[in-house]
Amino acid sequence: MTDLISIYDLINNKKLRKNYDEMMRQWTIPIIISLGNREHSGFNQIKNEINGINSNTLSKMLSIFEKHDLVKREILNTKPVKVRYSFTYRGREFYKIISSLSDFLIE
Amino acid sequence: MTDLISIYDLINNKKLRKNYDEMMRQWTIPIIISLGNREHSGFNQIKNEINGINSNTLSKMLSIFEKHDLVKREILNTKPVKVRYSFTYRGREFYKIISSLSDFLIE
DNA sequence: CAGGATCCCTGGTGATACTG
DNA sequence: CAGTATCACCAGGGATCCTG
Repeated sequence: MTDLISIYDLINNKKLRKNYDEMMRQWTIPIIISLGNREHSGFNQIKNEINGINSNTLSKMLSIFEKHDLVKREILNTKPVKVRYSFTYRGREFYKIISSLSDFLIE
Repeated sequence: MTDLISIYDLINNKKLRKNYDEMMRQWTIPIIISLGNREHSGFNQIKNEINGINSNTLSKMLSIFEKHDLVKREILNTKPVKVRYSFTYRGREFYKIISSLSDFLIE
């Protein structure tokens, strides 16, 4: 009984729904895999690795990932300014899930 | 080098993209969790368990899951006709991934 | 009960241009 | 290099009605 209730709550959980809608977008997999490809990534490094994504979308997605504590953003005082993105601990956990999802989807 | 190439190919893999777009929709998680809740599910059983989904969308998603060999559809010769949905082996594998994704997203 | 057929709408994404 | 600002489009999903 309590089990049924908790399943029902899981199915209709609003936070789950909201996080899913924000994080699981069209470009999520490419971006996360690209980030997992090296320790630190520059904005254009990611952009150039993903066919067809545009700056606007990549920028928005990186902000979302940062907001959800998946990605860390560091600004280096160089000329021109360099920005590098890397995973947080939580981001690495997410990367693992995305990896297994990718493996599954690619068959 | 060959490793870099395969990562690049993974990031831009068209089949992965296509399968993701078809399967990872707004209602995917609720439906998959609902299906994982019991051995066989009826259409309205799923529908009633998920707040806010409508027949149209549920029907389309179940067809997609069936097409991707995640869900098995059985028609029982009763009156009125009963239809029951259950996971294939592949569907169970998908369910595991969706479960860990849900656990992650719900924090 | 288990959907199919229509019509409609909104938000995610694309294209383009611009900045320090 | 690393973005932001607009504008516009289209497909996923919602509402409603209908059938065997």
